[in-house]
This record gives sequence, C-alpha cells and structure tokens, in this order.
Amino acid sequence: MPSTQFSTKLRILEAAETLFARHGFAGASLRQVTSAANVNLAAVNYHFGSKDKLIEEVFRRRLDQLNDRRLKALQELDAHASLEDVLAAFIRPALELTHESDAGGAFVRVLARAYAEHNDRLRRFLSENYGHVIRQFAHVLADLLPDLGKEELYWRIDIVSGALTYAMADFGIIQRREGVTENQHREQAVDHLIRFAAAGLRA
Amino acid sequence: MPSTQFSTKLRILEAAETLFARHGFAGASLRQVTSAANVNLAAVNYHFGSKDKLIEEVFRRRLDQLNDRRLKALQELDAHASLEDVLAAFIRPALELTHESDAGGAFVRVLARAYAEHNDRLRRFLSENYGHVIRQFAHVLADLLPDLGKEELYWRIDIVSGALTYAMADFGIIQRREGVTENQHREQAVDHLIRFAAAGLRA
DNA sequence: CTATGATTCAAACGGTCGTTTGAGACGCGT
DNA sequence: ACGCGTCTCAAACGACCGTTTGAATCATAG
Repeated sequence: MPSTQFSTKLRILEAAETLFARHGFAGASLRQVTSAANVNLAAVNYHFGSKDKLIEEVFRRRLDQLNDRRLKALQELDAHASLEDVLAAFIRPALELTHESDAGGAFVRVLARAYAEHNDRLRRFLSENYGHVIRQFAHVLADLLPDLGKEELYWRIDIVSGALTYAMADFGIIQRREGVTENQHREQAVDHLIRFAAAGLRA
Repeated sequence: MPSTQFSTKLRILEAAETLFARHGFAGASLRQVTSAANVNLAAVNYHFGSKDKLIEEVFRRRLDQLNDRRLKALQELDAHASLEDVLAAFIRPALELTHESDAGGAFVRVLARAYAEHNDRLRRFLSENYGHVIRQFAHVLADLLPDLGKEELYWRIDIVSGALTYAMADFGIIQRREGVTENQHREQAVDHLIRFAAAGLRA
C-alpha cells in the first residue's frame, strides 16, 4: 500500500463530507467530489466500490468518533453529576467535533441530512450504530429523573436530539452577528440548548 | 382556462409534494413527478417554468396555509392565554395540516428538507415568508415571559422550531407501535413537545 | 533489473436529468 | 364552422450522472 493511497482515500472522504453537507447526497456528484479532492474520478469506485458505499463510509467515520466521545464523557461523570452535566456529555462532543476540523463542521450537517433524507438504509444504519448510545444515556437520565416514565423519557430524549441536530447544523432562523465566528455561534446555541433541554426534561 | 388545466397543475403540485418529501428536491426527478401525477413531462415547464419554480410553488402553497392558521390561532386566544396555549397555536396547525390531506403529511417533511437543503434561495424565501409569523409569536411570548431577554427568547423559539420540525417530520428514533396510526403518533409527539417546550421556555 | 501487484488516469459506457420544440388536440367566442 | 389561444403530447436536445474499462504509472519484492 503506497503512501498515496491513504492520502487519496482521506482526501475523498473529507471532500465528500463537505460537499454532501452542502448539497445533499443526491445533489453532490462524484465529479464534484473528486475534483475538490484533486483525485481522479475513478478513484471513488476503486477505493470505495460505489457512491453509496462512500456515503456510508463518510458517515460511519464521524459517527463512530461521536459515539466514542459521548460515551467517554458519560463515563467520566461522577456519581453526583447533574442533569446539565449529562446533557453536556451528550451535546458537547458534537460541538467539539466541529471545532477541530473543517470537515467536522460539515459532519453535523451530514448527520442532519441523513435524518432528512429519510432513507431506510441510513435509518437502519443509524439505529444499529447509534441506538446503544441513546440507551446508555437514557439509563443515566432515568436515574436522575425518577418521576419520569420510561416511554415519556424516550420521547423527551428524542425531542432533545431533534433540537440538537437542528441547532448544530445551524439550520435555525437566527443568523449569527458580525464579529461572531461560526464556532462562537454554535457555542451559544449549545449553552442555550442545554439549559432549555434540562428544563424540558424536568417538566 | 379549461377545467383540465387546474387539475393538471394541482396534480403536479401534490405529486411533487409527496415525491420531494420522500426523495428530496434533487432526488425526485420531473419524470417521476409527472408520471405519478399522470401528466406529460413537459407540463411542469409549461405550467411552472422550471423545476426550481415548481419547488418554490410546492413550498409556498402550504407555507401560506400554515402561516395563516398559526396567526389565526394566535389571534383567537384571549388575554389570559397560557404559555401552553400560545405554543399550541404555533404547533397544532402544523399537525392539522398533516391530518387533512395525503400531501399535507408530506409537507412537513418537505419543510424539514428545506431546512436541511440549506439552500440560500430557500432560506431567503423562508425568512421573507415566515419571519413575520415568528415575530408575532415572539411578541406574544415576550409578554408571557417578562424575565426573558429578547435575544434569549429568539434562541429558544429557534430551538422549539427545530424540535417541532424534527418531530413533525417523524425523523425521530421513536418508532410508532403497532396499532397506532401515524396521526396518533404525531398527536403524541405534539403533546410531549408542548409540555417540553413550555418548560424550556420558562427555564 | 525485472516482475508483480497496487494505484492512477483519460476515455468511454449507457442511462437519466431538466428543458425545449413543434405539431396536434381541445374549448370557445364569433 | 371557423380561427385563436390554451393545453397536451411524443420526441429530441445537450448536459451530467455513476460506473467500467484498459492502458499507463508507480512502488516494491525477488
């Protein structure tokens, strides 16, 4: 495996992440992706097999990362963690991901898009690769909210997920002001979201 | 104007609404749309001018409807309306829209998709044709929540909008049980959402 | 150096896309 | 019954799609 293969694969993944986020899975063509990645068109089918496989790979890479960080943040909480702490363990890793790489910022939009695409294959993929994280958080939250029924709890977690997805993807109507970076804007969104979600869960 | 023209235009709009919701704006082709509507392919460009114009028309038709109902519901509230009442005026019309027509159910997914597409043209369209509704609700909510700063209030409304869009579009992880219709499922989602949002706004 | 497998490349494949065209069908006032 | 817009239709346009191909290039092991 020459050193260039790794680089080619990676360049494709990052370009794809950005373009899928911007134009959707159907809207971004492999020609756009390979052109942005500065690789040959055929490289996608050579390294990934097909466009669908590329989509899945783009997706899996960051979702695994996000899952790991969320579970790690959850485990690092001590026994007296507050509801806000648990929510932060769920929400902040998504934020950090967007801070550390250009493509990371795109990923949250890819994630939101995956929800929106409503594709059965992606839904199955999500429930297989994301459900265990939700279940872990639900377990911890259940202890913190003993008066809440189990079904009620899942409903509310679902609402938080939805609000988070939209907030992180910057889909909202609130435009960031001049002089405020995209990251600062998202930081604000997360702070608001945590406070909002904590109150909603306690209701 | 023969009686068939109206019917053709309408059939295109409803088929487009359904297919755009299912496959996205880029993912649903005009051939799929016209085939589902049982009209000739060229009818789209004849009646609407282009695919983009059709998208805008699909969008405008229901958004106007939704805006009207929300504002009407808001105006019908008496002076002693609770926070939950105001939220219901915002949320319920979206639900009702999905009850009364097949395509109405698709619309909320189209709406969610419009957020996700992150298209500048659609964003401008949204802020031009939706902003006044948000401002009206914000004004009423500000009276009900005198301790909340204006900026803080807008943040929270944004969060509610996101969670609502997500919930209405049935993107969530919660699968509806057997014996529960899609409408009943959404009813439940709305009830949970109103309670959750009210608490979040009061936080 | 040469043989071998991995990778890149330009080119082409069949198919589908949005859009346009021009001829035909239809409804209707005169 | 005729003429005139309105509408529908099959066909075609060029562009772009995802994918495949086979030769060229490269890195490395023998």
